[in-house]
Amino acid sequence: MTIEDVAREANVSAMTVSRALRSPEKVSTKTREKIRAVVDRLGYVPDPAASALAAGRTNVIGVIVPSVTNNVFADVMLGIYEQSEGSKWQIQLGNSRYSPLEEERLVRTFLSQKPAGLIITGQDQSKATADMLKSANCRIVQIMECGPDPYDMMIGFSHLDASRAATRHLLKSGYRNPGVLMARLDPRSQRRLEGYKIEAKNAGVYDTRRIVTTARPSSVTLGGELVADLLSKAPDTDAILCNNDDLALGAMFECQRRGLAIPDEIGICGFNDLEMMAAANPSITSVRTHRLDMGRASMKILIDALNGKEPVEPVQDLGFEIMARQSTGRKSG
Amino acid sequence: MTIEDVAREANVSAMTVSRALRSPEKVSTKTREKIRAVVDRLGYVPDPAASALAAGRTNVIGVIVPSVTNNVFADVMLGIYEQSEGSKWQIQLGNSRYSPLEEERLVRTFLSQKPAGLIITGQDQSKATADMLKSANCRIVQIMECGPDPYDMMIGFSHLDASRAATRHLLKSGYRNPGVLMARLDPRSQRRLEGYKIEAKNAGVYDTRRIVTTARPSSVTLGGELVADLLSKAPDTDAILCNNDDLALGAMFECQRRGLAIPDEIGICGFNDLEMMAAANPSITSVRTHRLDMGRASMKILIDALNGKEPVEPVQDLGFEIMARQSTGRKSG
DNA sequence: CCATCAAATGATAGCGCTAACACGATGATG
DNA sequence: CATCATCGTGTTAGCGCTATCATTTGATGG
Repeated sequence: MTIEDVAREANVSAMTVSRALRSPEKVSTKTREKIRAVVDRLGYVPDPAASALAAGRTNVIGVIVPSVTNNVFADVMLGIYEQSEGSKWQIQLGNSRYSPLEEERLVRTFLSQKPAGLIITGQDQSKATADMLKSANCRIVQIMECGPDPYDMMIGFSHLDASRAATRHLLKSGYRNPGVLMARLDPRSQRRLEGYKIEAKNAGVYDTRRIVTTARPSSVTLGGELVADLLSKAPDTDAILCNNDDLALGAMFECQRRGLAIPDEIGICGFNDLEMMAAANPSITSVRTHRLDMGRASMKILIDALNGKEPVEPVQDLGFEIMARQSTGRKSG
Repeated sequence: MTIEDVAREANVSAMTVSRALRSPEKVSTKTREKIRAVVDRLGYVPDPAASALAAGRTNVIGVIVPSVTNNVFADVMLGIYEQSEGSKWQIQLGNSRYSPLEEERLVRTFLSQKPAGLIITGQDQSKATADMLKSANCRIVQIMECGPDPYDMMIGFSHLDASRAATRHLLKSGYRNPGVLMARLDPRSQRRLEGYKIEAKNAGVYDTRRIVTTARPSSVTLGGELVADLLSKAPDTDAILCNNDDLALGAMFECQRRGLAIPDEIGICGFNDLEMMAAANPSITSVRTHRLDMGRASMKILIDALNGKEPVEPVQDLGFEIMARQSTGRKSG
């Protein structure tokens, strides 16, 4: 079942069939409809490999994320998929598993497929990856972060500012000795830790005993373990800034098991504002990040660029929002 | 940068370069090494489109799941990715968003790319999809379920048996009036509901007031809402079987807000045993499903089949496990 | 009625690779 | 030493499509 079969059946040349499918406006209405009918009847589907080889490009948009299990990226992916719906663009997902080397391999593989565009997470690629991306013959969107010197386009927010705001929120809520829990030391986590440190120093409450980090991937269970660690090192800690919501939930459970009253004895703040944070008991304060929007916006700006609509602003900061809830609602300052 | 460039540089024919890369054993060690060196030096990467067109097949394995945001499938995906690591097989992910029509479209698109294999979720495809799969020229693995008449291979477990076991666990733990919460009425949820009904009838406690369902996608918040609904309709309910862990967590929070003692006044059981269930306070009973293993096993059986190693048993039931925890640990029977 | 021009369609070539076969070199066998 | 299998490599053709240019068609106005 090739384009020739369709052409023969419709009494036109293969080229006309190709045009009828790729750029219908170049074919007369009558011919177009005749071809459409034959295509439907025969169930013809063009061979993408032949198309890619002949045209020298594809409709593939590669998406590279560091994790497929992490809820954060799941939401971003959802936004990307949503926005691509109904378009001709095909999404190809790559999972770099937080490894710059794996990311490099993925970029190489993806680029060999002559993609129309690439969506890639963050701005901390290896030198080799960066070189490939800079000289790549396709549009590129970096997501999840905002910063200078994008390869091409960039959609994200400032992790530093977000965690500074969260730390300030704890301090404003009357907590004097906030600690921080951090797992999976990826570049974005590091920036968030940095934000905490800046504000802790500003407030004169910086204390390394209250900084608990681990390279292990985060989980609810780990949140409990890290709280235990934090409280044994610094028992006077009265608030916990968690690097993400899983840790925050685990921290909450552990505090409850220890009989610590939330928010009066100890405050808890998460990061990302996953759906469960509002439903928890007590509800948990978190920094809302616009994950779905980042996904949608990155796909939108990319598709627009591919359609020749250059973005007015190639770097977009989608910001964040402190969702203050019961877990940091201390009665007295 | 084509295979010809490499061939010229290495003083061999293009065909020998192709062989050196695809099936190194057919080329002498000396030639192979010479070619490898040139390939590395020039950074040559074969054009997959040309390769696919010439060979009539690809190294692509298509994976179709109903959701990319659901933790359950995220874990399965992780297993699939893990198992494919270091192999020549490329994974292409498709998201059917629980829509049989979207699934059909995806299968059509994927098959047009002449994939080596396809991993597809469940056994409830549309007639058209089923026809395509049956006549497809590639290996197929169905995942997440076990049943008769696989297209080819199948890796999963019985949702019916799992929810029957969970219901029996509640009854054995001394709960007399178990209710059930169910969101997103996909085929697997339906089978789980069926399991509850069978055991409720067996025990003579079947009561439609205690069956609360909605087509909305599940969430922690929704778990709370459904509990509220259940308790208003049937206040004497003393245990809640939740269709998944998000609902269970939300149900727990809502019960806590209402001051209902868990597990003494009310028991809670989830489904899937996500990591957070063990870390919750109280820890929540759940049905552990072997999601990572399903992912790994499906990719393994597929790769083996592609390598000519036919599976001894094309249908594998990986089972499940009742993880009894505090939330159903009623003191008195 | 024909020249003019744009729109529609067709013919040709080739994208980069690999299947299939051809061929020569090597070594084993009787 | 002739014969034959085996191994390593090269030659040829073509996968199914689209870019490019050539040609035809049809509409328009003088």
